[in-house]
Amino acid sequence: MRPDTADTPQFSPRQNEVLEQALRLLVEGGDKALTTSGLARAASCSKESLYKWFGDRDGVLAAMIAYQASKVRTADRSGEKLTEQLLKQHLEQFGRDLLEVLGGDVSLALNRLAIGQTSRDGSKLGKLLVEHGRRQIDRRAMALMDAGKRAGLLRFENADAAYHTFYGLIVSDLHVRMLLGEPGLKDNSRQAERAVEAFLALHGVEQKTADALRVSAGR
Amino acid sequence: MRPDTADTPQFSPRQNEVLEQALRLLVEGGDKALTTSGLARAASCSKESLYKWFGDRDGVLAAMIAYQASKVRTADRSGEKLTEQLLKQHLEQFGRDLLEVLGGDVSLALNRLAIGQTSRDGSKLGKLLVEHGRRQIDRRAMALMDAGKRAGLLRFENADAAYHTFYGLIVSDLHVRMLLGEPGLKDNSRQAERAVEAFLALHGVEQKTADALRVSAGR
DNA sequence: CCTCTCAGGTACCGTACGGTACGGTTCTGG
DNA sequence: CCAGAACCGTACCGTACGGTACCTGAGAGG
Repeated sequence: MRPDTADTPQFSPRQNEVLEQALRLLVEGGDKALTTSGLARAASCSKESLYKWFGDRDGVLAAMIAYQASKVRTADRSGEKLTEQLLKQHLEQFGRDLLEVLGGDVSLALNRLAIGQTSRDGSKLGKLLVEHGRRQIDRRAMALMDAGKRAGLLRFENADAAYHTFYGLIVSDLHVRMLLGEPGLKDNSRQAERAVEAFLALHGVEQKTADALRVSAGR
Repeated sequence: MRPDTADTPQFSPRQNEVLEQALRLLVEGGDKALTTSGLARAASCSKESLYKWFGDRDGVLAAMIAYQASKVRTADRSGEKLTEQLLKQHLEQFGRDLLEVLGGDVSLALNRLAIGQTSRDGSKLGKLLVEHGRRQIDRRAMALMDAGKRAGLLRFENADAAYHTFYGLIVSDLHVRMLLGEPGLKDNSRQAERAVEAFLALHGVEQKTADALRVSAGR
């Protein structure tokens, strides 16, 4: 991983405006609705400008991903002294945020777009999406893992593996199901709580007998 | 859930042949490569026949899903008397099979197709895919859960929730990443073993201190 | 031998998209 | 005031797709 300096090319305000419209079109009508003509009309710009700014249609798609990622800034409030309660709260907050992000209109639309194009573009968009979209959230999670371990509240050999375990407990197959059109959960908080409970039973330092979580079942 | 009687409309041998070619085209070139003309050429049939058999292009896609699902038959060898070792083996086998299925060419291609179309068809294909594709595997998993509980080897309140926990431990975000073009794991077995270990720590009856699994980390 | 049905091959049509070219308009800098 | 750039709107082009129509050949049944 490179030290990632300011790697956001950033676009002009006018271009951001256009990309915003592009996202709207994508969310509303999916891949097919995002035509160059349609975008030009919706954004009140000329097709020529689109091609000048973004090169071609794929360039627009890539720019949309970069733009959307640039909007997400996770405020990590590290530096606090972690207590068990605090760690639990942060983990639950992370779970709620993750579920909310993954279930968001724009995220789903962009993921659908990238997945739909994976077969024919050598997963260029997919790579972009994973890198740009995931980096923030991954960083936050890893910071939490490390902080928990340093505070003696979490135990694991491999922070990455622990994080993926946590991720699986939170999301399970929900992401794919939402991508396939199913509605999200009614209660993200509940799901986050259960995931944290299980995660702490696996990697927490306090020996919960893992019985507590068995009574909290119900999907 | 309805008792699902023989609900496979089933197609003629000739039609299966055509659907096989359709799957091949889809796997090789994705959505865009699966044109009616291309399929007719590849399968040596006329477009008119395609439209007579499947109605329209969407009909072909739906038929492909039904056809692919009809090929998968999981042999559930229930009836054995479960021991702890046997349960563990079955769980691990399930995990391996699940990872293999999800990472398979055809599965990925069909999921990409359905996800790509979700925005513009009201998730008709997505529903089809979840129902047809998932039913077998879900049934097998739930049978395992129930058997484990009846044998006194597993503890949970809600079998469905326990299954989803297990699923999340096995798959995590791997499915979505593969859909986005990342290569699969090098070692599915290892992943399955770790998932089972964690699952048993959460829902197994024997009180593992949950320390054992911490040494098995490494992704 | 005749006929009817089914399916393959081909040509065709309308449409809609990606991409380009051009004329007109506004903004900027000197 | 003027020159140049940037940009909008529109018209245009080639292409490729979904879907339809027509013709041909091969069997099936009488």
